[in-house]
Amino acid sequence: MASRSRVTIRDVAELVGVHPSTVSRVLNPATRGRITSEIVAKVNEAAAELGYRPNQTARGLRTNRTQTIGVLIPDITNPLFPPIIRGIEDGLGANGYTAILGNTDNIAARETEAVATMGARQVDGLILATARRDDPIIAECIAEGLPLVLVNRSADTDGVSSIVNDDALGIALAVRHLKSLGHTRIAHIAGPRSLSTGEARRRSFLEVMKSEGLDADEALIAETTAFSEDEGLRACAELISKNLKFTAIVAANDLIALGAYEAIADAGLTCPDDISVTGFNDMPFVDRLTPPLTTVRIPHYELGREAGRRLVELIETPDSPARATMLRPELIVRGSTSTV
Amino acid sequence: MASRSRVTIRDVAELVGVHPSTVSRVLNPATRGRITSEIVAKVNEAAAELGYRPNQTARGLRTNRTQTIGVLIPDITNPLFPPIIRGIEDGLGANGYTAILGNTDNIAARETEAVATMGARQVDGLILATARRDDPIIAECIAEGLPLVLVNRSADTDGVSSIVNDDALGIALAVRHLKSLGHTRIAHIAGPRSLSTGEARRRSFLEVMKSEGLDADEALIAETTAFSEDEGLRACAELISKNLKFTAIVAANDLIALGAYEAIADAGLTCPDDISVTGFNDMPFVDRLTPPLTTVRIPHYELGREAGRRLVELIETPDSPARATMLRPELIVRGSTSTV
DNA sequence: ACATTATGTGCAATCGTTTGCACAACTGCC
DNA sequence: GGCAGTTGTGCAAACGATTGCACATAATGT
Repeated sequence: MASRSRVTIRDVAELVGVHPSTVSRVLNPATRGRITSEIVAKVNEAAAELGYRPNQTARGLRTNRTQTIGVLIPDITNPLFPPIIRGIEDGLGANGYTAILGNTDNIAARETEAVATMGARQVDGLILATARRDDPIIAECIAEGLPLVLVNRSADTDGVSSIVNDDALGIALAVRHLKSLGHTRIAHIAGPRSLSTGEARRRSFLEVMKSEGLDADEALIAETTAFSEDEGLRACAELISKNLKFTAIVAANDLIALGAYEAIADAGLTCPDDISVTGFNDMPFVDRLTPPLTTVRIPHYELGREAGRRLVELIETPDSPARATMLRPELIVRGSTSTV
Repeated sequence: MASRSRVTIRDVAELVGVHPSTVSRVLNPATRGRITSEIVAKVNEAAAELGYRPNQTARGLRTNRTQTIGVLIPDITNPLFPPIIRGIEDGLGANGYTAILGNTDNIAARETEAVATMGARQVDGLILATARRDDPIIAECIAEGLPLVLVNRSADTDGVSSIVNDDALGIALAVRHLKSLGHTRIAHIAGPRSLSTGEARRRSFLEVMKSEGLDADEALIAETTAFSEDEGLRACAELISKNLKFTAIVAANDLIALGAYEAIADAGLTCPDDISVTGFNDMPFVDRLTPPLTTVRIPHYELGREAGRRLVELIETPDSPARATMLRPELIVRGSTSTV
């Protein structure tokens, strides 16, 4: 029906007067060397003249490689993910791969469903930004031999490549910053322990507090069930109500920090005068809050780009070993932290 | 190599003892009715048992329909777009289509390149969130008979389906709100006139001012070259420097409004006491600014979802007529506007 | 009861590429 | 000048699904 993609390799072959396979070889950089340069020139010319565009679908059927990869994210609407996705696409695009997205909303059923449709589309690999610490998808991919890269969150399984932020360093930067401002009793509002980021930041917090010689008191850690503003509000209110005499809060991410802002205001206190707060992520616009949020900036775009590149590497050299890579975050000091 | 997708329609056929074409017919809802229900049951059972998943690539080659559509956006990192994309995916997904994304950064060359790779991937249709008012891509798609839907921005060309916000209504809501607060001299910081949104909001502003009996003074309109904070700052500073005695600003979008906040502060004035400001878009977190931004909320998710549905409709019933749809925005009143 | 139509399934071609194999033609060597 | 080895190209079979056509068999009508 549509007139698009009308011109095939056969048309080019006929125009030049060679066999379709010859055209195919010319068009494939790997086999081009085997063809007389005169013919190569003619074929290229004819292809350009006819406006030939290889049909990826046909190629995919024959080669069993679609040059397409699947990306699973919880929700593109979460401002954390767009830069990661952009990075992934840029990391892939340079190599001729494209991504198809699946939003899972952190629902296991939607996740398996997304993996299924991606399987039907014959993706060459998968990038998961959704991994729970023990995620059945991971084992499944390994079993099927499907190249896999985890980004943003890692998993407990080893033997799988991942690109994550150095959360221990991030927490250390935040704690040391607060220490340098004179804080000694510092609370932590932790993320869900079922996610690698929640668990890692929590663990790092205790370690750093200890190594910096501060009160590493478990009572100063509040737990949440989600990285959300609501949970941050709830957990922070709880912390305040316990009257534990802390002067600063290290929040496991920015949304939780936002919740903390509210809880602090609700308690009639002010940030940073009564309580300093640090976030994690450096989401868009947290510099415009009052007070502007001091936070740990994660190199999201770079995480994504590395993940894209790593996956291509994994696809093209299948025996390359799994590596866990950490990228260094950076502390962005703004107005939500001050001397005690 | 990979063990995935090993099981083909042929395997299912052998297990049941029928011809592959029969299996194909069973699996296709449209032809299922032609097969004895007993065989249908057996085939379904065998398919489930073997874990059969149709190979989209092969199907696509034969049918020339990939169930894939291309989505062109300027930049996924712009918080405007994620909800649109999410809407598109939800609108498509219900019909078995998936989207591949292309970021164009508003660069024409990247745009044509993205269209080319999507062409190679045999997309069944295209959704453009990038359209300039006269965009060569549009004519190209029409010429190729490629189903096309414009979302968010429309174009001057007619005969093409589009789903956009009712900008005239949005501007009217903002102006009437300001009027009701007693403002009579209202300025407008317009967006680029090369984009349908910039032009439409500008035009609407003048019309509404006139119809509301307010000063429709062209001098009160400042022009920008981009929907950005920097441009908003620049244009607003210019406006203030001209000493035109206005008491409110209708900004063409939230980023421009943010720039206006800065310019107002730079001039030693305060918002809303000296100048009220309204935005457009209701981006995430503008409710957390000081002052929280009064703005026009565009139903981005719904725009996307409609666009997805419309495109599916266009693909599946090719002679369906082009329609331009407008969705109604809503005024969100917050702290950046007050009585004069 | 026989001709006719409807119904269900098999056959085989096809979509556009890629690629192992075969085989000419050419090269170089002694 | 014959033989082995290159080199460049053609041939044809895939990849996995869909679908027009043919053809049995069953159902229907008179």
